[in-house]
Amino acid sequence: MEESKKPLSIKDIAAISGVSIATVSRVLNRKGNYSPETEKKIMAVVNSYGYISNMAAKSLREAKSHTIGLIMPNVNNVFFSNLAYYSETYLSERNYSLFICNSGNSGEKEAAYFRTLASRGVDGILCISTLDTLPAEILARGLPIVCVDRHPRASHPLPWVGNDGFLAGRTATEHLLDKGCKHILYISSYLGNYGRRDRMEGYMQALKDRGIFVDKNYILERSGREPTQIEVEILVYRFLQGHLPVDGIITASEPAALGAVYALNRAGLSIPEDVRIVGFDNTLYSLLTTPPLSSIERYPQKIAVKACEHLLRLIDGEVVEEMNVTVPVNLVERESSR
Amino acid sequence: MEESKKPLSIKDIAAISGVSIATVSRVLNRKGNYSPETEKKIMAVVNSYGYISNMAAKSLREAKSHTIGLIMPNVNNVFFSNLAYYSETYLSERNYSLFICNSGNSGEKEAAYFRTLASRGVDGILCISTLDTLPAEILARGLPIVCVDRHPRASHPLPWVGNDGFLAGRTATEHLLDKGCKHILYISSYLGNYGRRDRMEGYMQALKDRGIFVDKNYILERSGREPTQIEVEILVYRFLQGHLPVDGIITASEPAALGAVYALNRAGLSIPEDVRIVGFDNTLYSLLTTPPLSSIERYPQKIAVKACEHLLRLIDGEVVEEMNVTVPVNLVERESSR
DNA sequence: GATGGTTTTGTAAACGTTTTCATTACGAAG
DNA sequence: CTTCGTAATGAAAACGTTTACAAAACCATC
Repeated sequence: MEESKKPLSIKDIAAISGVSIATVSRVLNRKGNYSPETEKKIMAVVNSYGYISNMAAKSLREAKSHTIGLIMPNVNNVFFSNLAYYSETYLSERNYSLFICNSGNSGEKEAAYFRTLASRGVDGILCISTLDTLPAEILARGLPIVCVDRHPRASHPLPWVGNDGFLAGRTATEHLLDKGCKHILYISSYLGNYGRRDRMEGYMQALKDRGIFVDKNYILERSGREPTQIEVEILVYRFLQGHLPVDGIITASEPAALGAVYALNRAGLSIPEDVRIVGFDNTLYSLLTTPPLSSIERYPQKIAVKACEHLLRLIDGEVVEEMNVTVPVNLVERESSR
Repeated sequence: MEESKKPLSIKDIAAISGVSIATVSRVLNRKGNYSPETEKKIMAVVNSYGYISNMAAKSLREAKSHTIGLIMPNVNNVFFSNLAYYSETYLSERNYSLFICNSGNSGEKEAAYFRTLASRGVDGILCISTLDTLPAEILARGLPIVCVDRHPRASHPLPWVGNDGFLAGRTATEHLLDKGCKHILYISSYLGNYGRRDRMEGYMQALKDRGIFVDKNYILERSGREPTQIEVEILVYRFLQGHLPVDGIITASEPAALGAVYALNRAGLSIPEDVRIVGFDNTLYSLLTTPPLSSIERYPQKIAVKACEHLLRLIDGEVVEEMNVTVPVNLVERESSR
């Protein structure tokens, strides 16, 4: 078996190079106040012995971990994994590591992760929260937090970066209305405890603006118990069997849109002739279906970068003027709604 | 602005409950040797003040961080994000956190992440490596490492969990041969420095077994500079313009398969009549194309679980008998190769 | 009411850093 | 040869834990 040697400490380096630990620390952190010769001597030892610093000790002493926590529902979702990827890219360029936590849309898991992150002493948290309100003991710590995409309530309002859900919902709806749709089915994403319904309100407003009655039967809510795609397929198929007229569908994500496409295919309805569809997220998936899907592009990279920028500023103690940053959305029109 | 209060330490808890820090520590860690009353008293204080332990101090003292590092190319790739997701799920149930690092297939980034992980004192590393050989100073630490999917060389052989690439390549090829294909194009994934070519060898072996000459012109290698899908589309389209006969294509991942599908569509060739396709990974994407794609299922969940099991055993100091675990693959036959 | 065992508690060292403060070394200026 | 200022170095405390060891408290037995 491997003999797991004890790693060298700064003390060992000091002993080997015949110098005090203070000096070694100064050299390693480029703090100045040492002669070029000592620097050379110490760095030679450091390199030849492959010294690697101990972050735990560093964090303990400095009360700073150079780590950001990201709480999100699921890396498997393309929109979220994009957020994670672009956040990590941005942060690692600025010498921060990203600690990714999958809450799986479970409030308990999320709360547990908040504690874990606090325990690890992260310098700040990005959260795509499932929770209605964040845990009090976390907020009490005064830890910088930036909410992304979803916006939970808190005693002190938290900064937020995301899309204008209301506008996005309205845009999608108006697009279908412009194409002549009269009976538009709205399929909501699973929201858990999380109560905001911006997109849905955008949908309803668009209908009202054109004097169309908002029929609650046309709003389908996911339970979140099944994988998105499957659940939506079932929901839509059942709806179609009810024989209410439909000529347009709005779905909350790519997997949801796919579920809808399948259900329509099964029911022998053609897209866009019988039913037009608009989805969200505009990922690679959108291009794959037959016909390709119209989709609301949400620019995850922009969201990630804005959120990270904001968080790092908070961490640096800057007073950030704007609490909320809204990243615009853009309707990408394809065959499914022509 | 938020007043960022200093979090309570075990010392504060001790002072408030009128007891020594040793006792508090014992209670918090359920080490026994304390009266039920003290426990109750201390836990009351802990809960009402919302005490959260300081992992940095704990790690420093215990030389154990309860964290596993995962080095992978990219969370955005569905196969990899599945590995990450299932690993996290498995590990968090066993009280380990997972630190996810995206190397982006860059050897330098990967080496840097190895140092970061060592510095953070992770208890073990799962790696889907881009590197040909792992950094010596990391190996010298005797840190438990399990390789996943890809298998870099090392002075001491490292345990590995993944699919039998050779078998997978051969299976895909034989399937196409069985369907009557004579001219099979093989599109390799981007391998970077990383030299192993198991799948390709499986492809070549299958051809040889049937007495078919292996024409190197039929092996296309990605440069890795463009996004997979786009690069493969270009590669295949160019190949088609060369007017060499093709009636089968094997691609290394879903995005690659999609690129191939697009190129064939553009060239006016139909699937499976003119060209049959088999891809890898069998993700949601496979079902979306027209026609749906045959694909080699690789069971990422099984791989993740096996790798984590193995790693945790190593961490617990167990001597693990089998170095390598091979997770079988399975050809899922769909329209694209009928 | 001493003796001894067990249970419960406390003291202090250690983990690997950074940083304050004091000290030494080194020239230059008087 | 002092004196002084600056540059380079070192000693030691602190960060929040865990744990070995010592001490105290309790209880039963003689």
